[in-house]
Amino acid sequence: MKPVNWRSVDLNFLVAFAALMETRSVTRAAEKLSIGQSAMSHNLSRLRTLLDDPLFHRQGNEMQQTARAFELEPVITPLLDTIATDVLTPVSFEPKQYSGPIRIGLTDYAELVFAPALFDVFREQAPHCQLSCHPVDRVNYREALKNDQVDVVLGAVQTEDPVLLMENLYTERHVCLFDPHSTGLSAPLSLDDYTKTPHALV
DNA sequence: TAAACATGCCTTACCAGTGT
DNA sequence: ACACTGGTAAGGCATGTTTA
Repeated sequence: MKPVNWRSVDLNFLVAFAALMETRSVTRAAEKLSIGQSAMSHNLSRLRTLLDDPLFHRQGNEMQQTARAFELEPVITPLLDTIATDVLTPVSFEPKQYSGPIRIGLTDYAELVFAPALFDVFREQAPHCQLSCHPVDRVNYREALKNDQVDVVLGAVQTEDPVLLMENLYTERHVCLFDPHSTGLSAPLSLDDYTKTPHALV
């Protein structure tokens, strides 16, 4: 097949061709596309060069299609329809139709809190998706996202990375449990006492 | 002769390349 | 990053050509 010089190909030529086929008039086709008669005539001239065929012959006040134009019409018309409907119309995401993978990175705590509910929600709203959960922690979650190992991360993590988008899901209240005898502390616990005392974050 | 198409020339917009 | 420049293409104006 001969290589195509796409620089010389313009989608508007096909639109002009369709308008000419419909109106069989340069002037009316120009009106239909809201351009001047000369502009449409130029378009027809470029089409003729591109397709190496006169495409239309003037016969009185009407432009008669050539055999080549009749050949091209059933190709070009559905092509324009396809472009209008399948290419230029924005597609909306339908979770129920989606059958691809969804990879969620979860910290230990997030897995404990969210995993069962996530499973139920995905099974109901995106029953065909391939849901997988991946263990991450506060250290490696950035790498997991940037290396495309997960699509989203759930957990008590913070990021200043402008590439990563973050949304706060909820605020949780933490409590401090301590043994007054072994620590020698008493309630209420001051911040100073808390920070001075060895402790574990669970 | 009027209507419609074709064409030369011009303006404008866009893009790529180049220099600062 | 920005400005400048040259090439290219689209579209309009004016006018020539064609046809009934």
